[in-house]
Amino acid sequence: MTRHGENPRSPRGEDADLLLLDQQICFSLNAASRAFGGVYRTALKDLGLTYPQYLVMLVLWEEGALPVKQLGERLRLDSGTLSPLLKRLEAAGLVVRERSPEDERSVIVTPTPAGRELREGALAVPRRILAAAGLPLDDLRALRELLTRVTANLDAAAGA
Amino acid sequence: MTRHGENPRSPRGEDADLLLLDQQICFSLNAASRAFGGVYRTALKDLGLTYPQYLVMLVLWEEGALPVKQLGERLRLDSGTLSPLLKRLEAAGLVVRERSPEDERSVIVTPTPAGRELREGALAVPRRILAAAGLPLDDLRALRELLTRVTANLDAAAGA
DNA sequence: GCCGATTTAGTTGTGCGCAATTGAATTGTG
DNA sequence: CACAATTCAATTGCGCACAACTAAATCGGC
Repeated sequence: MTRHGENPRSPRGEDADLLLLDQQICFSLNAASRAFGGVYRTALKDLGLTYPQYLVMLVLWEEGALPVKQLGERLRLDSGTLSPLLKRLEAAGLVVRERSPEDERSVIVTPTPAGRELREGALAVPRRILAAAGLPLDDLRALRELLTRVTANLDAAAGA
Repeated sequence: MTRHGENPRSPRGEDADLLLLDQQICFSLNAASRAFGGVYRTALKDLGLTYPQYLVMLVLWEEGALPVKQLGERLRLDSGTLSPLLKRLEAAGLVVRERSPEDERSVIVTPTPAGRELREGALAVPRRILAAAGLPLDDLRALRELLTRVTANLDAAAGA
């Protein structure tokens, strides 16, 4: 990025800043998110889970069993993403998917015993991630708060 | 999320917190990143660009022309992602890709006149995004600083 | 009770993002 | 100079994430 420091200011002033890569907050967000992704991939390798699959298991460990719809709400994923993902988790013997007797459109996802046992091994994961992130707790809290706010704002703007 | 507030604390204490979805900083990051993605998709629709393509154009508007390798470094994307992406941008007539005469392994990416003209229409995009994000400048700065730090830490941990 | 409107999960199609691999070009070493 | 090591972009394969669409089930209004 040394090259970038030498970049002369464009005479257009404010407009030039607006379109500089490093001014795009979303780029920083994206870069951080993907950097986390890399560290998670290493940490989750032994569990045989991808990061999105790990998130699914987190929710199921927490809730026990959930309809796909609610799983999607918790994870902010639609059925286009979840359906094949759950299919692979089921193929791996970690969850079962069953039609709800109360509403046959609904499918309940339940961890198998094997899927529940995986939780023990998963305890090391957040510790590794926190260590890699290297931020004090206060900063993590501030980060999470800012992220939550901006996500809520973006959701509101998208719904408008 | 009202259901979540009723979730009794597990007797395991700290361990239970570690694996709660809402405690995963990366989930907040991911959710925010994807929420941005949605707003960008709307904002970029008229330009006919996806968000990653828009980032590529940002860099090229800034630099004029770059080898794929440097483009990848700026955007933190590997050639597996960039190669097809640039191929589509070239097919859309927005960039050209040429082998460097100095090193034939290297490919220089240059915006076409049409690609350069697109910059004018792109000026509205960051404004729309900033409005949708709804954070004061101070908070945006704090957010970017935190993200930069955590990304650097994660990179260091990944390289270890 | 009937039927239109809505909901739910699943499918199709597209564009990513990453790991592994490949072929050609360049670099580095003896 | 010869050749091993490294570099660069492109390709292959896989798992996501989203938009659009589908079929079946359920809801709501008359």
